[in-house]
Amino acid sequence: MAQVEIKFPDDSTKPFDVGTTGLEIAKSISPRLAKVALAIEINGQVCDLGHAVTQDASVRIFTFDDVEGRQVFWHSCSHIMAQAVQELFPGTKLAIGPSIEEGWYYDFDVEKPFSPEDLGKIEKRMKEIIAENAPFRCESMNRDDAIKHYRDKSETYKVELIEDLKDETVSFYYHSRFEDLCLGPHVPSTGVVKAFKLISSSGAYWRGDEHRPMLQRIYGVAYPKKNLLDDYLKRLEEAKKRDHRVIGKQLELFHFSDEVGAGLVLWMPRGARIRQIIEDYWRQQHLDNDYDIVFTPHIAKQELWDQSGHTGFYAENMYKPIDIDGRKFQLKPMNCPFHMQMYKSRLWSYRDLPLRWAELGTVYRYERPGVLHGLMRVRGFTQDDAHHFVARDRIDEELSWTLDFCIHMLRSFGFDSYDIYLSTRPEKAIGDDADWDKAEGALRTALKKAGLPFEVDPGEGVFYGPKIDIKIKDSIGRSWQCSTIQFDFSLPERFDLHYTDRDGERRRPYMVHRALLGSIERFFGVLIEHYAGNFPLWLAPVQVAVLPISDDLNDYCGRVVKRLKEAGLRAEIDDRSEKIGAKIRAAEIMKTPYMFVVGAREAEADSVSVRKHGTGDIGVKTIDEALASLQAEVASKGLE
RNA sequence: GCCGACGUAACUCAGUUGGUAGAGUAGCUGAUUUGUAAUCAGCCUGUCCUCGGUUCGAUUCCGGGCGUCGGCUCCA
Repeated sequence: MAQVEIKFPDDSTKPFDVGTTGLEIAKSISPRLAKVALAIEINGQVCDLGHAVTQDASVRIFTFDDVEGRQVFWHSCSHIMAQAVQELFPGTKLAIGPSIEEGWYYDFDVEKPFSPEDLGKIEKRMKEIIAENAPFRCESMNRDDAIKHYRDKSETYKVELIEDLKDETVSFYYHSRFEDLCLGPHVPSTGVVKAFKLISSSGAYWRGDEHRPMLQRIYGVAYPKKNLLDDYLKRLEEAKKRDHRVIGKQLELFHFSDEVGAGLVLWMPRGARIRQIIEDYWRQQHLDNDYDIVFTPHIAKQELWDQSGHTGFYAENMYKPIDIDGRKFQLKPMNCPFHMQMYKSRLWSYRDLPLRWAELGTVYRYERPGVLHGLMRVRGFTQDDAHHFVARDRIDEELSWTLDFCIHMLRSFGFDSYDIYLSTRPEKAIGDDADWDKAEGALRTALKKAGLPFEVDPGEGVFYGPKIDIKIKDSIGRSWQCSTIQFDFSLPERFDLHYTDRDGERRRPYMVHRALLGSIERFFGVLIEHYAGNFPLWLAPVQVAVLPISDDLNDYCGRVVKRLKEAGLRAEIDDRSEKIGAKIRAAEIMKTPYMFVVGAREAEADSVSVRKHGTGDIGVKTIDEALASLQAEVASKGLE
């Protein structure tokens, strides 16, 4: 029999008979691998395990440990779920059912939205389908036949999907009594799914377009072993415990009130203290790095926003103007127009540039009710905004510098893992191609120079310029959009900005718009979730709880608090007539980093018994020792 | 905005198949003076989100609004 040569990822090769399937190849490596194999990559293409190899090829076997394997696994689950739904709710039309980062979803067009009980029924039917251990099988169909096939079944979404496909033939996957238009690949059979759970259902627009029908989406997760599902559910629980809305309440950091209005943050004293520390640090860093800090008003004449173009392209996020003496004034959704006006207040020379103006500017934006979310998405927030006015020949180094400064700031707060995106020219854009090319090139160069890996988001730039978005990753791997560095061709043009260059010519400056933390509100929310409320010492609202064991030690403890405060530390005494255990508990619950327990022994020796949050008793220290070590910890910001 | 769920004391939640409500925590008062995550006792707390409708009577049923949650969409 003819043979083919199969090459494995370790570069070893082995001959096989022509027509050998992926599963057989896996078996030849080890029976164990064959048991957990989900798919095979043949010359770069992920295929079913049943796929036969007909020519020399390099292959990789995918299991649940590989992203590709998981995708295949979850995608197969979406088919199983779709079968269950169609059997339980006859007449349901299928839309799409892809795998996602953790699990899958499938969108259905059903008469009535799914209830939680429905999900239970669907799970039950899915278990039956899994128990069948029905094999997945693939068949091709001529494109026109497939369209006719789905027309006859009134599967209008599938018809639309096929109509958008260019290929002459399309593939269908079959298992049990179910068929679905699908590129595949799939797991060998339904039985490989050992544990799954349907997480939630919700509305979702067909193809994400709010002008098209609303479908019902069901999300699910699944694993090849039950303990993996349990782990996932545990992780969900953990994430829930980190929820900044929950912690914000427990630690009395911030508050929302119906009476005040949705999406409007009330910063409670403890949260405000943290904010102040963040802002103080931010200010100092800016002053130390050639920024000037400015302040601008909260409202301005509508004409200013006409000139900036916001009333045109940003109208849907702006509140209605208010009437003042017959003139319309607009609550600000952005700070930029003010900085433009400030730039125009005098003439600038190339010697003055780059000019860097930073402002903690509070802006108000209309957000649709359904999108508000704790501190992460609000209607009034403070941007750590800045605008750089840059001479045309200095743009490369300015962007590079900005990026470095940005990363430096993020690192200071304990974030050293990022997802970075470079967004390029969208279809509708102002400015000429040469400018765009130059700007995109400059951003790209800055990223490369900084050695930061990034992805290009083609066409995702703002109409006024390309941008770099930086998402920070928190301690449990979720990413959050914070920093943005944006090129702006529009505003210097609209406000007719210029500077006098060294040759005496008036030139238009380039403008960079940047936010590092993004919104102080959101950044605070991210910090809370990142640290699960256990703030590093420099940020903790109360750094030390001084706990007298009995009332007669209150005076001594009062003096300890005073000394700590004089040394710049935030300390509080708990002088309630409670037992020490209760005081410790109260401080632990508030996640206070240090507790100084004080009894008669400590008071006599000018010392305290130091207890660390989450760790416990770490021994007796003199006040001076304890103070010095805390000050060192504050200075280090808890970073290595 | 759209789909769905939800809204009871400061917090977490129970309850009323329609007859205006309750537990723990917190708070207050008193007793206790305590050695590393809850001392004991007593007391207080509510337009049961809001506005309408049905009803003899609505916190409960129905509808509008507001808000929250999970998504869609959007974004700092």
